[in-house]
Amino acid sequence: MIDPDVAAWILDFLLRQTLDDSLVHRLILSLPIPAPSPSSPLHRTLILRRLSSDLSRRSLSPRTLHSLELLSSLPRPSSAAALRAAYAAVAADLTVKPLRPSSRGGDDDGGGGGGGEGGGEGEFYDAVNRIWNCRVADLEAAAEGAEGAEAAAGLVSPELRATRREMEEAVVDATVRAGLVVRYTEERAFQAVRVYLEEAWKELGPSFLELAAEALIGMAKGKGLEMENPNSSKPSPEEGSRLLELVNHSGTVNKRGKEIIEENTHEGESSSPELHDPSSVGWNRMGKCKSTNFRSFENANESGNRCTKTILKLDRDSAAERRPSMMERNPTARTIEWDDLFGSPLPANPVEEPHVSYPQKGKDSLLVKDNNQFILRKRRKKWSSLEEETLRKSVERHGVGNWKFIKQCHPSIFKDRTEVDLKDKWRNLVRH
DNA sequence: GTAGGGCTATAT
DNA sequence: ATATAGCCCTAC
Repeated sequence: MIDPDVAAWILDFLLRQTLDDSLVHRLILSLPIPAPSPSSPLHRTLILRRLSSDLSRRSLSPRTLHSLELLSSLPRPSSAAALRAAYAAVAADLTVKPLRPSSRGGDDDGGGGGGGEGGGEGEFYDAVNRIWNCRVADLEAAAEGAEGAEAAAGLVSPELRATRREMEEAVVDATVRAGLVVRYTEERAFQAVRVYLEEAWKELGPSFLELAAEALIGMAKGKGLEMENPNSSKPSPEEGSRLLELVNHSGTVNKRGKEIIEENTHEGESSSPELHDPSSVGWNRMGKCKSTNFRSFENANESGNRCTKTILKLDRDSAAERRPSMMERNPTARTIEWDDLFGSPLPANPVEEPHVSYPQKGKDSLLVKDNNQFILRKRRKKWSSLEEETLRKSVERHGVGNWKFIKQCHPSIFKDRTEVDLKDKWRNLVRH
C-alpha cells in the first residue's frame, strides 16, 4: 500500500510529464490520493495539467475558462499578468467561435432555409450573455466590491473590460462583429494560454521527486561517485539509507503542510455553513420516505439546492378531494414545527423506512397544516444586501422578468432562492 | 417560466 | 396590533 503522501509526490511528478491524458487519468484513479485541498501544491498542478490538456487537444471550452478562474483564485496566483491575458483571450475566443465560418454550415443544414448568414448570430448573442454579461460582469462587480471578496476578481484587467464593451457593441453592430472574427482568432487564444502555461510551470519549479533526485545526485557527486557509471549502478547501503533519510525528512515537512491544509479546510467549512447544509440531505431522504400513514407523498425537489415543498395527505381525506379556492381563507391553517408532530428528540424510526432523517427544528423548515394537507414551508430567510444588490444590477442589465436567467447568472449568490423568489423580491423592491 | 393574488412569520 | 417581507399557489 502506497502512502498517500508518497502517492501525491508521484502524481505531482507524473502530471508534469508529457504523458497521455488517459494514462494520467488511470493513474489518478489508481493512486490513493486524498482529495487535494485548494491550498495544496498538487491542486495547482492538477489544474495546470488540465489546462495543458485543453491546449494539446486544441480544444478551448468553458472548462478552460473555469480552470483559469480556479487558478486565479488560488493563494499566490502565479503569473498574474499572463493569466489575465489568457483569460481575456479564451473568453473572446469562445464568444466569437459561433461567428467563424468554420463553425457554420455543418451537416445540420439539411433544412435548406434561405438565409445562410444568420446561423451563428443567435449563438453569439447567447455567448455574449453567458460569458460577458454574466461571468465577466460578476468578476468586475467582485473586483469593485469589498476587496478580496472574490479572489478570481484578479482576472479583471483593462483589456478584459475593453473586450466586454466591444462584445456588447458587436451585439448590435455587424461591422464590429466582423472585426471580432478577424482579431480574436483561436490561435491567438492558444498562444495566450501557451504563454501563461510556460510561465506557470516554470514558476512552479521542479517537482519534489526531481528535487530529491537532484539532491541525491549532488550527494553522490560530492562523494566522488558517478551516477552514470555502470560500475556504481548498485547503490551502496550508505546511499540507500541517505535516500530513505531524505524521503523521511521531506515526509515530516509534508505532514506539517498537510496539517495546515486541514486547518484551512476547517476554517473554510465553518465560515460557510451552507456548504454542508444537513437539511438538504434530509430533504432528499424525505423524498424517498414511503409511509403507510400517508396517501400520497410528493416531493418536488428541484434540480439541486431548492427544496420546494413536500405535501403529505392523510388517509382520511381521500374523499375530500376538492381544493379550496385561492380566495377562500383557511381558518384552520396553522404552522407547527417538526417537534410538535414527532416530539423531540425525533423517534429513530418514525415511519417504516429506517435511516430517515428529518429536517432539524429551527434549521430550515416548518410544517404547515392547510386543510387536509401538510405542507413543508421553507424557512423564512431575509435577503442579504449582496443578494439585493445583485438582483438590482441584474435587472438593470437583463431587464425585468428574466428571473430564471438571472438566477443562472449568479448560481452561488442565489443558491437559496428560486426564480419566483427573485420575482417576489423585485416586486417588494419596486413597491417602495 | 412568469405574473399576480394570497398567506403568515417577523419586524416595528 | 399592524405593516412588511418572504414564501406559496395557480392561471396562463
